[in-house]
Amino acid sequence: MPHRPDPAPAPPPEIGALHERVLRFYAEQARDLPWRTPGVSPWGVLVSEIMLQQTPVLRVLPRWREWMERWPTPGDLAAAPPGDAVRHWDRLGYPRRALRLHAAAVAIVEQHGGEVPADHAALLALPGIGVYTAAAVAVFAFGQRHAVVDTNVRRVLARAVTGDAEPAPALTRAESRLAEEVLPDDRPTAARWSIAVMELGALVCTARSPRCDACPIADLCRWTRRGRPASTGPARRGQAWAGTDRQVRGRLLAVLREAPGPVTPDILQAAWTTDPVQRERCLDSLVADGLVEPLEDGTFTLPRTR
DNA sequence: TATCCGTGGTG
DNA sequence: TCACCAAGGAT
Repeated sequence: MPHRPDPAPAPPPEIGALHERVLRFYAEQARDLPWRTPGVSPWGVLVSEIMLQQTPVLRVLPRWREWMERWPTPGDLAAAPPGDAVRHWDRLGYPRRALRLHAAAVAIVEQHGGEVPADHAALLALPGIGVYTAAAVAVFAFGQRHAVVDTNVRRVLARAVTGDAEPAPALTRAESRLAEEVLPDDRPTAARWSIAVMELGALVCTARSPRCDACPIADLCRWTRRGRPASTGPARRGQAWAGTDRQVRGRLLAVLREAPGPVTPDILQAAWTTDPVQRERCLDSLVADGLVEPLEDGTFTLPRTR
């Protein structure tokens, strides 16, 4: 067991100072992202949030632009077959998001008159929208006051306020409580703070090699004042990939995305020959998920109805 | 709560 | 090079 020096004791930072620094950082250094442009519709914000789930900004940018041009309102997307959403999702990954976004558009049309609801609970009830995304849309599109707790915010708060190198493996009650506690009282300030903390986590307080030398709150950061001790938590489990069902599903769906129409079984079989049993299981699961529709003539297509 | 669900860039 | 990671959600 190698000896490590105990972390230096340090109190949590003063919250007012944290607000001031982080808000100034955002005012001066925020990225110019299209879904942050004044006048962007709540629908545009919602679409960006779904696309950004587990997906880097640089990969989302072109897809978001094309999506908003093709389907500028929830009604436009709802009128299209779900398979079109899956096809134009392209290679953003986790294609069930495309299906859920389509389902959300349908629900917005049927239950909210075609307008994205501003209410957090109403947003949360939509397909594909969880606690994070509901808060993000309520705050970024409607300027409401909610704690927006994504992986960036969790990391910044873990370091700056709690003093740990990393947040817990999964969101804890304590983290949610902390995010509420540090949220400014004033509504517009709270909204700016929420996006500002995320931006700090995305640009400076990053997971792998944080740029502490360029951090606007380095002198306030509890983790830094403790000497930046290494993470004490358990090592994270890596995401297995080679040979997994995820890889096979991705390969099968890529074939269907790129085909102009229905695809015969032999084409799908050629897409994964390593393990036919696994291939069939994955095709079945894609059908069960609604990502693939089997036709009566034995061919397969992206979903046309539902 | 742990696991599954894509894709591709990168330190 | 390759494990890690990127504005999570559903079950």
